[in-house]
Amino acid sequence: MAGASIHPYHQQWMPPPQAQPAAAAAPPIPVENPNRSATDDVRTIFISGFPGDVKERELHNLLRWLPGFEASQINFKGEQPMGFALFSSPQHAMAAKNALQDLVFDAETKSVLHTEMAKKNLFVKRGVVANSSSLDQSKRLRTGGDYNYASYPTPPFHPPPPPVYGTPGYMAPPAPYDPYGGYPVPQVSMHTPAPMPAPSGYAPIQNTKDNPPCNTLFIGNLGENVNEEELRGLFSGQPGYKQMKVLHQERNTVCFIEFDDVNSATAVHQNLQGAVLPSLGRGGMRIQFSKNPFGRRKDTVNGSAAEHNVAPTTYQQ
DNA sequence: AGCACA
Repeated sequence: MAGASIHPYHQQWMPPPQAQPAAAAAPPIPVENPNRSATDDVRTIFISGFPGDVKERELHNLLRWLPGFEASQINFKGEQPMGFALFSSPQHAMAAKNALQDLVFDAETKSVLHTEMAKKNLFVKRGVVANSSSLDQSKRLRTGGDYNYASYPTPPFHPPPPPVYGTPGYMAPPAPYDPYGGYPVPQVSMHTPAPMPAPSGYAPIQNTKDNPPCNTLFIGNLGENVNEEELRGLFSGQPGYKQMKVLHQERNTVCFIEFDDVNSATAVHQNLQGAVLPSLGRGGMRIQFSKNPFGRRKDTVNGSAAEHNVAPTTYQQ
């Protein structure tokens, strides 16, 4: 226990704090959003549900992986800590909001995060954290910066999947957020070649059941007349993409996508969950891990149940 | 919710 889950993967950010290529002159261009509202330019999310002893750093380390993350802050004034996180665009913020929603922040204290779009943007001061006039302890905490401005310059990393599965005792609910996989947000970055068609948006998905992670994804809720090219265009651009198979069923279309490894699959599972394509009809696609990965057959080995007990009987580190 | 192909 007590093993604070520190992932050994440290983000390699760009040190130069002043090198902002075109950031100042390039306001984020929102992707075509049918339901634009007055709150369109809020790119800050409000996060509650922290345990009382949450640390600024914890929140920052959680958020720093998210695309477009710029800064975060915790306000310890009220009953319980209130977190705020600023992103580089409303889309990024929205995606982060969805990703963090209902995240189990601390299983022991049963802390579950709740996120909303903030009422107004988090104000980030450049330079020194607090000026001498109002050195308020509760406001002093602020992190983040402009090192993570756009999306990742390169696919950052592909660490092994989280060891959540198979943890006895505590059945982790299918948290919609996987800290190991960023999600690409619609093309709002300044200088991305945009090789792959971005989804036109994201819709919330109730993904109740899923299968254990594997290198193959099952895509559902595609409607009956999806444009296969659109699908292929979207997925073939994903890192680790190998092949895809579309299945036209009675009233529905489903699709299988194989990736190089489970990590790439997991990333896409997170990245494109709920992605909306123009031809989808309605709603977003539902992404699950396939029951049967490509290339692996159902285990009808030779008629026998094939209980190859190769599995280690003792678990020790 | 709908899971094929080798």
